[in-house]
Amino acid sequence: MESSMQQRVKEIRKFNRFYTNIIGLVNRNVLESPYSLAEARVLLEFDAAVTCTASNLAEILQIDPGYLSRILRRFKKEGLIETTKSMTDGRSQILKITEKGRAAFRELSEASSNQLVGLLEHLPQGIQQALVQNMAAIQKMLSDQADTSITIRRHQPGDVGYIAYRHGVLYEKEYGLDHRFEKYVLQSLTAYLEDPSRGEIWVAECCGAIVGFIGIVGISQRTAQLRWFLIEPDFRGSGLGRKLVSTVMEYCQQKYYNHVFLWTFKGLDAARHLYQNFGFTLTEEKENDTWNNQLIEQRWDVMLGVD
Amino acid sequence: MESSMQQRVKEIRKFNRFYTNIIGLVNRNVLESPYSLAEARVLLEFDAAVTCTASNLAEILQIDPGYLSRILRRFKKEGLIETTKSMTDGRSQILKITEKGRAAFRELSEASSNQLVGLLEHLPQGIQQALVQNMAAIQKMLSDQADTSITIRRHQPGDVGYIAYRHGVLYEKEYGLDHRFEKYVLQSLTAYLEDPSRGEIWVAECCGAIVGFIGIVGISQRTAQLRWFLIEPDFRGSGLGRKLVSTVMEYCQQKYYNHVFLWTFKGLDAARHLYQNFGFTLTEEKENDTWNNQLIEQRWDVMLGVD
DNA sequence: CACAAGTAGTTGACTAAGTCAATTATATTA
DNA sequence: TAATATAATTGACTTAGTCAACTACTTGTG
Repeated sequence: MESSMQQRVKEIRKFNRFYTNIIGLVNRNVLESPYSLAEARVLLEFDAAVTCTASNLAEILQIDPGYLSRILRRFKKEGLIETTKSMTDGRSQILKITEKGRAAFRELSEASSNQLVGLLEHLPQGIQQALVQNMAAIQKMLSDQADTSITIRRHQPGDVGYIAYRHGVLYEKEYGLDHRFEKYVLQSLTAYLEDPSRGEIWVAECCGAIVGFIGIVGISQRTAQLRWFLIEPDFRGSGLGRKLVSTVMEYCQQKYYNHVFLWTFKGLDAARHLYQNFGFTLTEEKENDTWNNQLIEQRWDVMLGVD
Repeated sequence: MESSMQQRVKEIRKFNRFYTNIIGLVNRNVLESPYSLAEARVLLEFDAAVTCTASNLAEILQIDPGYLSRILRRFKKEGLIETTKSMTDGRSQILKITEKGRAAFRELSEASSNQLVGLLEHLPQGIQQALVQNMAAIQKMLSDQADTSITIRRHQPGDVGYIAYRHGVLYEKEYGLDHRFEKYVLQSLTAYLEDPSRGEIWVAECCGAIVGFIGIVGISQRTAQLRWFLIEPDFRGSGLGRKLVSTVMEYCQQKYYNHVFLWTFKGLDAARHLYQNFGFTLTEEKENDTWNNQLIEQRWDVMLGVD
């Protein structure tokens, strides 16, 4: 457990070293400009904030106020910015970029954009897009207010295929099941889509990615089968399983199903505990002769309602 | 077209500003150590390369040789490194980190690791994993030797689900088709898996991601249907379509199919040109009354072989 | 093999970048 | 209204980084 954290830290540090170079490359043009890196950062910051005070800048850019003061003095002398006394606070002064300043900004900005274009242009469009998406994802994850909560929603177009996809990949990886198992999952999902009103599928998402799902299908008036229950490996053991099964059980009560069953494999201890917690009991075991002879299938049943 | 590049550049610059702060945060501990940032970089570099020369370091770290020389002199004076004349080149000297140097390295390294652990620990495992994966992906894409070639392979477990997934998502987005279309795709894929020997599916990958696919299914001894042809939007117009259709056509010739047909929608001009290029002709048009009344389905046929 | 050209590393002399404490002028608050 | 805090500036400094010149070697070419 701890070593996976160590591993990740190592990867991130590798990325940091790498990305420091990329940033250095993009900042290269600043060296050729008449501005220092700190000056360039100040100038570029005026883009976002049209007007601001010196202390604002010092805080945003994490720059020494004295140092900043000198930078601003130079900018003012060169006519890049204008200052006016603040009306609300006699100590501070409002900084405003001039047209000349804006031109200097634009020049710097274009130079660094060109550097980036050079970096991107030899890549296919799709890769460029993926690159930007990866960056946005990282930014989202590392933001202070990163929303790492897991949300559960009903299924939408594409989800059913996604469920088949993850079943195919993970059951192949974890149990060595091949396309025959994939076919079985696909068949069950197809059958579900023939009459979606007979059940429901829920999808758990975290940070925009699907991290788990579960489904229920009515078999008879009072009996329903729990299906397609899967949690991505990295999200196991976080209570998501309980949340998904709860969702299904609530649905069953609403729909007056008093009998729920499911098929699973022997040996999945975490899942067994979960099922037992919800009152399921083992009712049948059989060797699986289609997908993999080593696996033993188990059926679990629970009666609901009248307490 | 050009504006999408501009948009991406803007996003990347946003990420750069953001990540500059992250790197600054992680480097914070260096400020509290007795080493400057440049010194710390040098010290940390000794991890990767056990022995190296000054010019190696200067090149890797992009540091002025004179500056580096002084840093190394200080390290030597403090007993962090040892130098020995190179036997193969009398001008250069081999630098080697001492036990004391290793300890200093470890201290710095741990401090910066701890910073990263602090950044990660409040995130769920799965998000941490995703973060690292995103970073690795970015690194791969921006590396000089980035392999942006597109490879085509036969399908493997999970692909069939993935095909259904992307059909569901993209046809919903692009044509507003709902779960009824999804069901139709799923049915066709299920039917294929019932007897995979009747056809084949190919998947195009770029940088580890699936960017397109195509399939063929034998309908009778001499007739085959081309199916599940889809290219991710960002990879359209790059010649991938031609490559995929070629793959299918070659397969058909090998299998002695002399008649291939496909169903598509009216209005996809790029696809129409592609089909025409491979000799397909429009043979049937019909309104689609199941998924979306606006769409007109088209059947295209081609006879192969005997030129 | 000699000699020009090149490379590894060092040094002196410098400039630029950044820090820190003290100071002035204004605000806030008890 | 006096004590405390904050915005901005300034002086006096340290550290970081650059550049050209130099020594001591190596390599390639006629």
